[in-house]
Amino acid sequence: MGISKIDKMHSLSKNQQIIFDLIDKSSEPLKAYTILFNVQKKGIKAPLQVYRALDKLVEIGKIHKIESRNAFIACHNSSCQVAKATAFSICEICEKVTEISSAGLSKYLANFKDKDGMKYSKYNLEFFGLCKKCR
Amino acid sequence: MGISKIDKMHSLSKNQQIIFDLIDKSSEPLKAYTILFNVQKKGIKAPLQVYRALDKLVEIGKIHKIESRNAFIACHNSSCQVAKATAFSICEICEKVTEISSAGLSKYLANFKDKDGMKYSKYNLEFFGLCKKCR
DNA sequence: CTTATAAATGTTATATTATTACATAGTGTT
DNA sequence: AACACTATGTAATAATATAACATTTATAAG
Ligand SMILES: [Zn+2]
Ligand SMILES: [Zn+2]
Ligand SMILES: [Zn+2]
Ligand SMILES: [Zn+2]
Repeated sequence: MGISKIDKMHSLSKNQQIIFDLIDKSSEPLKAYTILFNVQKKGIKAPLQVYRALDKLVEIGKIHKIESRNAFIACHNSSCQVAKATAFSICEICEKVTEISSAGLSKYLANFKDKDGMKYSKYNLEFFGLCKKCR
Repeated sequence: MGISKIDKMHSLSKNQQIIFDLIDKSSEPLKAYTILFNVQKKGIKAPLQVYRALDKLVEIGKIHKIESRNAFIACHNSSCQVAKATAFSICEICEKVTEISSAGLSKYLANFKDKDGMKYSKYNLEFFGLCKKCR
């Protein structure tokens, strides 16, 4: 009873798993060098090891990069497995980041046509405001 | 016949003007150190001088930062004077960036409510795809 | 099992992007 | 003049990310 193709597609390498676990259990977005510091005890010693794992995890949709913060959070939206269409809200006071999972929003953006009639399946949207706690 | 308040609000300091002019006449987004290199002949010698001018220009809406590229473009959308609600399309091949000016889109996003009913007047949206030339 | 291929890792050095800290100078207002 | 505010100059350093090269591990095919 081996590993099925589907399982394998989602299986992570050692470094990827270590870094994903750290991000996934974090309550806030983590920066690359914060990650590095926290996984050094597990044998990951160099920035490049972190960045390579991050690149892969982003590529397969397990995590997303918050571009305006240079930080990474785990995806908690199963429909993001393809990972190319993301939306977040960011609190400007406490920096809490929440992934937005709105069928209406993703449908609107996926169907949006620019003035040349071009549609885009990939996008990243970051909303800024105050979270419940901070307002 | 002095400078009116409105004029003054929009008047740029020396460094701000030099850097805005460079960005404004560029056909592509410029990075901070590219800007630095190009304004050294005008006496701007240090990164901080560039970053300070960029911060101010972003704040007053004369330029926008393309977060996924760490680069800056001039605003060509007069309604962005307040500069907090921006949308761009980015070509993944040639890196051409175009500011999107769509009343429908900005209205949709400004009125979007997250699952807590929260609305956001500030946002940044980056669409990724292929420009006309590259597809 | 062997060979080939692709993916991941380890390591060092370096490039790129951005900020801290402190001193000085200009601008507008009262 | 006195004050507040904005902008500038300069040096040092912090934070973020990649290049280059050697090696190892996983996967697939023959
Ligand atoms: Zn997601
Ligand atoms: Zn908050
Ligand atoms: Zn604009
Ligand atoms: Zn293009």
